[in-house]
Amino acid sequence: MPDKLVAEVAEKLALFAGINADDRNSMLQEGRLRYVTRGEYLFHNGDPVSRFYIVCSGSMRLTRETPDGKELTTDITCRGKTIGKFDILKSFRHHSTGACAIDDAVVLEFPSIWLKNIVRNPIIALNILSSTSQYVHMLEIESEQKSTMGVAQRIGCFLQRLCVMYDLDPRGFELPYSKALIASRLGMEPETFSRGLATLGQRGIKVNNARITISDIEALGDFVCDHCSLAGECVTHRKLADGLS
Amino acid sequence: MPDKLVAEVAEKLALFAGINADDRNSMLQEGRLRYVTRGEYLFHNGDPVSRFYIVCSGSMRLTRETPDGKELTTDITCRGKTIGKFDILKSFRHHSTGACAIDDAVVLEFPSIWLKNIVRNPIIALNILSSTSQYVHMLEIESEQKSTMGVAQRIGCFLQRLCVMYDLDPRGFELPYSKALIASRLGMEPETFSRGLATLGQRGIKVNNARITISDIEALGDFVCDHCSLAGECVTHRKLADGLS
DNA sequence: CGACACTTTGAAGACGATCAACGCCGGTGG
DNA sequence: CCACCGGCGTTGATCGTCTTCAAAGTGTCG
Repeated sequence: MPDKLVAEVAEKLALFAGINADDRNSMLQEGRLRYVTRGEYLFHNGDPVSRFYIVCSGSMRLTRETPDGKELTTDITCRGKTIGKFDILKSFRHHSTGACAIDDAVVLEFPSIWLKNIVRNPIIALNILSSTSQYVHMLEIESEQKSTMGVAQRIGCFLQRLCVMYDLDPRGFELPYSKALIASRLGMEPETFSRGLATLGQRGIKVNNARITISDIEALGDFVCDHCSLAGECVTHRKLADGLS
Repeated sequence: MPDKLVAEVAEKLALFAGINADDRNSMLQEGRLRYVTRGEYLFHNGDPVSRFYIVCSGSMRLTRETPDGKELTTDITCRGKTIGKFDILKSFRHHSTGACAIDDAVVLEFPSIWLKNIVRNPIIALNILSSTSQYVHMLEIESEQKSTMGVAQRIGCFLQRLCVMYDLDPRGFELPYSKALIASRLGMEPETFSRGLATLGQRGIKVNNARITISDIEALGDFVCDHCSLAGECVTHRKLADGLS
């Protein structure tokens, strides 16, 4: 059962794109399965860096603690994503974030040296560079949105991305995480998130508790998302439109 | 003269760390020097991606246009930094930012295929991965600060980083860019920046027009910067303290 | 049923954006 | 040499938005 899960995940892993199954499997040999229960930490912000992780099932929350004790969510990683590569490749000794299980999760665990080794394979290096470049782009866009957009717009953008990323049906889907978690991920208070959601009805996104309906692709005009600044090349909107037709 | 400049820059380039001079020079062969004057664009947001650039002197502003026509500053790159790697490695066809000269600048220009080629060299790939990982960390921290800190604190953090990054004397230095540009870089209005600067006196940072004096390292306690979340490993603060002693 | 986590709602307050006006320079042209 | 202009920076007043604090509503699970 675990082996099958690992094989399934590995096959679709962006990290291993273009690597043949044999090489992939021999690399995966060194991995150790690890089960984390809801709320358990893989490591905390500030712990020594020693492992690299691939998420096989469930979702993890990457967290950072502010000096005054609040815990922020810097990212949410789900099946097929990795945890720890930046901390390892940066060669810092301590984790810049913590990793906490949102629900019961299964991760594949490697010593950090493993990543440093396989990265010498040019295909792997390019895979990481490519996915990292996209991540950088997303970070830049989200950071920009924090300065230029209101809460409602940011929520709308996030819902669209969510919909495409998780392959949900825009005409009706359930939020995959608690609202409090999403609010934290978006850098806003739960109250603000709640109020923001309530106003989305006027803009083509209907909300009913945790059920979201994105019906009117036209009304989304002012929800500029991660790729929209690239003339006519907005992957998110294109896929959304596909989903609606 | 230009050759000397290029050699000087190349020697210290993070991209080429660990590459011997011969290999470095043969890679640099393909580069073409390009002079840009203050205000001139290397490319605009949305242009096709075709080149990779290394900044040899002067500074460039990376910009993005919002749907309603405002121009934001996503980053400022100075001597020894590169422009365009994310757009190239992401394999998007269009630039996600524009690049505009802040002052008269000299850049070394390569076709984008050049980057894709040298990245097959594991040392180069690791260099890029390492610097990118650090950039990701900085983006995450700055994004987090936008949600959790007030204007004055963000400005204080930025000034400290500036001081370390440009190797300025904390006991007295001039802002290297116009205040309007810095405000844009920080995602705030010039008025807000001006008012924020004015309040820094109470916190150990004195301001006199464009002259900054960071005198009291103790008073900086609440200026948590890019590495501070890592227990006792704050590079910025350590270097600052060195500069003051 | 009751405890608890999560969500929503209301009212107050803080903060940054915006608009308007002014001071300060460096450059241009008469 | 002086008058004018435009870019930049500051300051003041106002407004909208998000956070904060408080309280009540909703759901789930023992």
